Amino acid sequence: MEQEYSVDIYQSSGEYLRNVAVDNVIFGYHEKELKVLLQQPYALDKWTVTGGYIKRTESIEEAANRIAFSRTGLKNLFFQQFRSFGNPERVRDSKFNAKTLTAMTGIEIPADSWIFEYSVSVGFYTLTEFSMVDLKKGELEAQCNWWPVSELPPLMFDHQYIVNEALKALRLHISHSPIGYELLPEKFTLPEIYSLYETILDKSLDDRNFAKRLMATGIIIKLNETKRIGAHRSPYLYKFDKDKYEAGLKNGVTMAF
Amino acid sequence: MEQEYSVDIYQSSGEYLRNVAVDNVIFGYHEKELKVLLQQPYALDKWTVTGGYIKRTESIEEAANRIAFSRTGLKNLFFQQFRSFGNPERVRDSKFNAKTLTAMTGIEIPADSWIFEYSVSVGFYTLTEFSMVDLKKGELEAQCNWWPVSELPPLMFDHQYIVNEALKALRLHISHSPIGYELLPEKFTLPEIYSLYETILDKSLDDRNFAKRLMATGIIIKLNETKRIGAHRSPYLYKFDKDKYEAGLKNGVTMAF
DNA sequence: TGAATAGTGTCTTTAAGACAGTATATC
DNA sequence: GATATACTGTCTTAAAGACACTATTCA
Repeated sequence: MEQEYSVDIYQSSGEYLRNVAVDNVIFGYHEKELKVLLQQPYALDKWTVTGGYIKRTESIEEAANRIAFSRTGLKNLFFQQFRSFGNPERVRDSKFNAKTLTAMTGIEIPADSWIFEYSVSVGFYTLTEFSMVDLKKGELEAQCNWWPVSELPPLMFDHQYIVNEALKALRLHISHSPIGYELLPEKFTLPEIYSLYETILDKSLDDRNFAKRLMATGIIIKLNETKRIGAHRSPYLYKFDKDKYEAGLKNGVTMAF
Repeated sequence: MEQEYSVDIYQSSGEYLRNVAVDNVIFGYHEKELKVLLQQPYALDKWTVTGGYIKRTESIEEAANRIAFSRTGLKNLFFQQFRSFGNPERVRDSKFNAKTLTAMTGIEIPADSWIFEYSVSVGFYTLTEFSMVDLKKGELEAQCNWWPVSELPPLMFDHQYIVNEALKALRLHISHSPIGYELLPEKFTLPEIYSLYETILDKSLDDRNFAKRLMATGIIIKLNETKRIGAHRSPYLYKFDKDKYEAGLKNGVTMAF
């Protein structure tokens, strides 16, 4: 589980690297909805993306995974570094100061704590199926919730910009790389994966061309089973061809939209 | 000019952010050659890419520019963030320790200086015309030179990997974005820009298809002048259409190779 | 048999890729 | 006119995009 930050991070050295952090934009997909996991720290009315400091013993990728695990309880999620953010203005907020934080949290935070210094943030995004997630909030957070990407609450610092950049990167990414392994059940239907792509890209696609191109990549295999969906024709089930999927992750795949 | 690091960086706080740095892979092009600017710090037989710490008052982009300027004397070069690097192993090297450095540089460096801690590095690459550059080495460097990308000397830490990643990003980039404004004279010939692309991509292209596609983007304009090149047919001169070039930078351009 | 969803094929348009002969400058 | 380089056009192939009808399930 997550280490407790409260003692360590307010000291000038310790377990964590200073002036650098990871922000992991955790996207959750479920039934045609794309959401982002956001937290609301105590004492702040604004929300933040899921971030944290980096231990001196871990890589930035390990930090991003640890941070995602601490909220979702899930490991081996699909994640991707997209870009880093750093400028002296990025952590400015009227309520982000020692006095307010100390009053609200009850933890004694010195005014010259390095957490008020400017940090460079390395941005990652992570994808998960949000109905599988049992959310856990951090020790300094009042709330932790999924928000539809199109209706985000007011975000702290430059976090709205970070979410926008993560979304751009995700949308660019799915045209060059397979996606969905962590987001769909082991056996899924064409309409299900089709909806996943439409939802992430936030635009409607031609179902015939979509199926044609997806099959052309070879990453999915049609099974000899169908799924009952009520008073309608039963769709066939498919599964990912894990080898071709992995190869696609490595070498890229063409699915331009 | 470059601030002197020597006093500041060995102290526990000061002008620079801790545990985070910028590495700027500076590529130089000239007459069908692509080179990388590398430095050799005193006391180390290995070479490094051009990097440095980030001031508390500047953005990471400003730091990358300042660092490029300090070596090349040039501003407004084309530069691009590509990815960040961070793991506890990345700054391990047998000669990178206080004792060796103090002995070689004459500057007293405490063994517990934070520069020996692991830093996250934000990677940028920059493009320039290397014949225009009057190289200036940093205060802690024995040498500073251009190296052909295909024949690099032994590099420090993970810098070989960083150069490889920068090259990959650059090559990917030039298929989606115009390039060359900072690398070619104001008026250039088709064979010149053709060579630039061949050199950066390190593969031969079809000259007919190349010209066709480049003209189709609209970013260059044919002039009514030719260039004398000796006992051969005189090639026409072209210039960039700055508006279309800028638009291409913003919205992307298709020049798949 | 009606309502809802699944599934599939063809034609057109556009871009990529392969390929070779003519034009011009100088000696 | 010999040599070296510049310049350009057509055909083939592959991918993208537009588009509409038939099939299945079950109430």
